[in-house]
Amino acid sequence: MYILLASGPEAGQACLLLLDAAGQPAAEPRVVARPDLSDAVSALERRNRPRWVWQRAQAWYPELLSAGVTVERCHDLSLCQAILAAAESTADTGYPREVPPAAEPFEPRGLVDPAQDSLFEASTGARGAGPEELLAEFRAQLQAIRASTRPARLQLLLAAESAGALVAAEMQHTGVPWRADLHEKLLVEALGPRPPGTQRPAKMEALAAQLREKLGVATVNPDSPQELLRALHRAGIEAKSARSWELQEIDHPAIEPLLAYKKLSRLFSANGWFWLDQWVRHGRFRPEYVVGGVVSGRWASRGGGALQIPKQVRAAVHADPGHKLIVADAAQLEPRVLAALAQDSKMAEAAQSSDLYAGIAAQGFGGDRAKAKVALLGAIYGATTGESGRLMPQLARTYPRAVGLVEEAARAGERGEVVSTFLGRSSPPPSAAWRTAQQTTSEQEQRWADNLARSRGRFTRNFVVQGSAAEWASCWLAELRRALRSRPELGAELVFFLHDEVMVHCPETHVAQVSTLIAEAAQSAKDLIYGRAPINFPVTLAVVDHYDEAK
DNA sequence: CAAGGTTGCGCG
DNA sequence: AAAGCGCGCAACCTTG
Repeated sequence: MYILLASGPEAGQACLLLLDAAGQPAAEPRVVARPDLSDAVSALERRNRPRWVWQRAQAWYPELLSAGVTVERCHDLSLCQAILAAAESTADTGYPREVPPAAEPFEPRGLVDPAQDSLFEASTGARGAGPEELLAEFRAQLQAIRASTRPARLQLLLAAESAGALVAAEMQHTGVPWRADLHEKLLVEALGPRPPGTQRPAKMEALAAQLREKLGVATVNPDSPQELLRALHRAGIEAKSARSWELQEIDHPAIEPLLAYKKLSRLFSANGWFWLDQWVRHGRFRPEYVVGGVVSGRWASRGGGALQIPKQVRAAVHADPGHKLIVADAAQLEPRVLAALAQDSKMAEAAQSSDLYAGIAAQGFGGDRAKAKVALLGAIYGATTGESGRLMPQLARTYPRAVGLVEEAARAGERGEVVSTFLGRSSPPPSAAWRTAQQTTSEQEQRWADNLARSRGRFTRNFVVQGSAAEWASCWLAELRRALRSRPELGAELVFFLHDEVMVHCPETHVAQVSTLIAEAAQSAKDLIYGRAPINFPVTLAVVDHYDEAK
């Protein structure tokens, strides 16, 4: 059973419409005033356990969460539309291939009071279309799934994507436990006391002074690559760029303070006091997650750089008293996904080991784990030069199926074709400019066109692996969420998700039980997607007080 | 001066 | 050590 939730006929109203399994209305629409919505949803959720159909979870769910209401399942029309419109498997179903620009995300940014957030949406009509329009879209989607060449896989993908939308809103609501006091302590240790106004922290200023002295200049702004490069050249240092890893190679007394300055400068500007003021409130960091924000199906985030929390500040991510953080990581996810995709039994055999790279090393690289890792990652990313490129033939001999799969994906991309993940998320087609470039007859332009083609080949090569890994991770997350919902007495909160890693905050006493649920969810995800295929996805667990203890 | 592009660096 | 994929963000810098 479904319930469609849409904007009501007037501002400040919502419309609820009960649908049967075929998407047919099963009752008269019901209009409720906004303040009564959460009670209405809560009652219907208890009674019917429906799948909620809405334009975007992000437009409705935060408000429900603020009122203490959660839902088990949803169908996020926008997210599903984006997948279906691009999917190869729906190409012959008549489902529109274009996503209307109106479906672009709307955006409150930053730390917003939920109450104000709701007002903003109501006043701009960001909740989108009314019930008739959404119902038509929903039926078109059900039809597209039925008529697709892989209905079961597509259905699973859309369910996982929609579940992701629920998890994302819930995690944003819950927030990552963040100790501002620890963060500040760490900043003072690294940078010196918080400087007033726009001044540089003391330790950065001291390093800048050292740099000026060693370069023999009166003034230089190390934050300006141009200015810095000129000053280095004047001091006889032949740097090609201001990048740290290039400067590292240079032997000169100015380099050490410069690299130290850059490190501190990054901390100060990206995760300093200003960041703390802006993003952490009441002991939690509440970033906005953007499900489907990456073409491959990975999540992106908006504001606060949630997916790039540097190791340097992870000590501030700290469990509450009497609690632990369980940091779970899907070990070597992408290579395992590749083995499953390619049904490469030799590689799957290597993946029996909890350390896949060691298994690969034993089979084809004389036990040299580092070599095996570089070779495998090179295959997934499309390395052509360096050690990784040189190891490719060796890898291809040992694993013809796995290497063949990524090679074929690359060739397809170079030809301008679309490729798809296991569950059926398809890559975007090449742009008009790309196709035009491929038709050139000029010798000079041909080299540029070949470059573009190879570049797209690397993209499609990586897309099938990264995207299939992302859908596995979505299923893992969805299964874990379901398990934790069924055991509320454990008091476990899902607080963070990062591509192949989840973080759960829970009472110390329940760590063992929650850990089991995390590992079981990984097994369920594998079963859902790959059935009985002989491949496993082990999870590495770290039970810690603070995030920097993990890994 | 605002908008948009580039550089550099953080994460997987 | 940093080639090959995917991102977000701050600061600098150019352009209109």
